[in-house]
Amino acid sequence: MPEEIAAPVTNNFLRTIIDEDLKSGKHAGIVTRFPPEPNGYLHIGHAKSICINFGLARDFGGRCHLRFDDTNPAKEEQEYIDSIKESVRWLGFDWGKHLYYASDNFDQLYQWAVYLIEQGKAYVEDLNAEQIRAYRGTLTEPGTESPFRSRPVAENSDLFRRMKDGEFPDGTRVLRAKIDMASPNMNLRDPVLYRIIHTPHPHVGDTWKIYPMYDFAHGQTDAIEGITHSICTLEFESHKPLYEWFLDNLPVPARPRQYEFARLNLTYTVMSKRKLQELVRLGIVSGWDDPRLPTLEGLRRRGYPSAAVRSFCEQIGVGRSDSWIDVSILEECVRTHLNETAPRAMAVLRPIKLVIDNYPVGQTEEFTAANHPQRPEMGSRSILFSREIWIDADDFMEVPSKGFHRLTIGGEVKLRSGYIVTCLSVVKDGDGEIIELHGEYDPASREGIHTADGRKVKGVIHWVSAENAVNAEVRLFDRLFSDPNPDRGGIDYKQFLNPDSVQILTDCRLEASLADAVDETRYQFERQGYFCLDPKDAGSGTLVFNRIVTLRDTWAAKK
RNA sequence: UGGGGCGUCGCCAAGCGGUAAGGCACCGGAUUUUGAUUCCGGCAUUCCCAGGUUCGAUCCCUGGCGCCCCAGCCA
Repeated sequence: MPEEIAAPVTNNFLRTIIDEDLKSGKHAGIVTRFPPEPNGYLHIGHAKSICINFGLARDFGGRCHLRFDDTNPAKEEQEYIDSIKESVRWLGFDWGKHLYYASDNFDQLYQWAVYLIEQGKAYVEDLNAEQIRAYRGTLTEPGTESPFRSRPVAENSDLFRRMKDGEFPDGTRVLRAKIDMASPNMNLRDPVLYRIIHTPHPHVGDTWKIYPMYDFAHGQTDAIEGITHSICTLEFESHKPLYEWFLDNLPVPARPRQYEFARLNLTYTVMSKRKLQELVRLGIVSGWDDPRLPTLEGLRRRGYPSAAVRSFCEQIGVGRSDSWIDVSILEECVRTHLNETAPRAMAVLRPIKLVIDNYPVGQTEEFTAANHPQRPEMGSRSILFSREIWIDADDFMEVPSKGFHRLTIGGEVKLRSGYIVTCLSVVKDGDGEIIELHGEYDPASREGIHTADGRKVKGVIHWVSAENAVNAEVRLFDRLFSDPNPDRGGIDYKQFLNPDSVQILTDCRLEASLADAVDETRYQFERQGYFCLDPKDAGSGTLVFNRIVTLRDTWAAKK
């Protein structure tokens, strides 16, 4: 693999903070973490977080942990744990021996909850969820203290122990921190610390009947792991005072700091777990790895190189203002990477036969075609020329539109790596559908794009010999939605589904060398785009290609 | 309407009191057997608005305006 394209490293507020912390000696080294809850599959938004956390650790000589924030067994599954690990690896990051689970700290967390009770800073709540909500007040009105808030310490201790022992059913009691029911910050109005859940946990099984809430687990876990910079998204900002309250009131071994950045929003797609889930459940997409989805498994199956996803994450930067990134930036990163690395090949997606009448029946020739026009070290391959060849329907127009410089009747065109040919006639069936084209070639035109009389041929088209072409299915993917922001409120996002987000072409003719296409290799089908074998459906003699992304097409854009 | 945060080119984003980096997009032009690539050139007298402080402000102060987040026993 070629070396990673060095992305211009622009400064950002996190780098500035870390620089200062290191310079001032506040930290000798940095420790970050990527802390997904294993309740679903990762998507490109997570990739941003992964690149930030692992990238910062890499750039500043620190380390980054992979931590499963598994505090809610009702939503988590082993399948997600496995998928997440695989996706992080695919993205090219390595947590080494630093794989952790919040649930590994359940004993410690429980001890700390007991400690808070003993300090008179936590109490067992008997009010139900609905009552708790009512007592919490509103954004503009202070809450009301629960009648159980002044429960004696001994009673709290006893009740909490019995909650842990599984004596009470789900939802009957919770443990709450005693902070301030009148706080303008809702998170400080006696937040719930523990709830009762009698559901087996994917990592710790059925040892626990009570589970800590995110707020009671995250900061403490950061402290236990020695995280120096706990980086999360903006919506956790109002949790920071709580995060710090626990660090202040518990005998934690370290003092991590939380920093927030703006999460990634991408146009023409949806990112919320709920919507992604619905697309899968409704069968609108084929699964979590559908190549049109922004999931990491989807992008991977689509053929996006992980290096391109990484450079995308570098390029969009990290800030604190809400932003919408246009998907075209992601696509451009993919093109940039693939242009340099992908071997070229010729593939006719919508074949029409062109018969070269002045080329002898039965004769063939082998031409040499470079695998990459700018990189001779990538070698070359031989392609077969014969009397009958396939060309793309898009490259022929009986009545050419203005500016069209491909094949027309009476017009000439250069066959890439081959001869100049002229089309002389069209054969149609009764319905007026084109059956085949007839034409002639210029034997002296193997090299260059000039005719014998010195004219320069404007068009160059791809083609494949009918003699040895291989058949394949090619899937052309496009954006899943036709609106830049299908996720906007008020309207059902499914209204914006792009009806042509996938086109399956089953009768494609590819150059013979593609019969040996390799799984991990991305090819450029010249003049069309980048393609790779579908990792799921290709194999055992069946060729199925996915279009990763088209080539830039200023001609099509102009039309 | 309580609290917190954000507002620099079409989209991101540097800048942190000394006179607007970069990327993507876009527009020209050159090279090209991919209408691709590459290459050159252009692209914010101006930083949400209005006042103020200062020799000097995108950066400081005041007041507006706009957008986002918080009322899960989700994370």
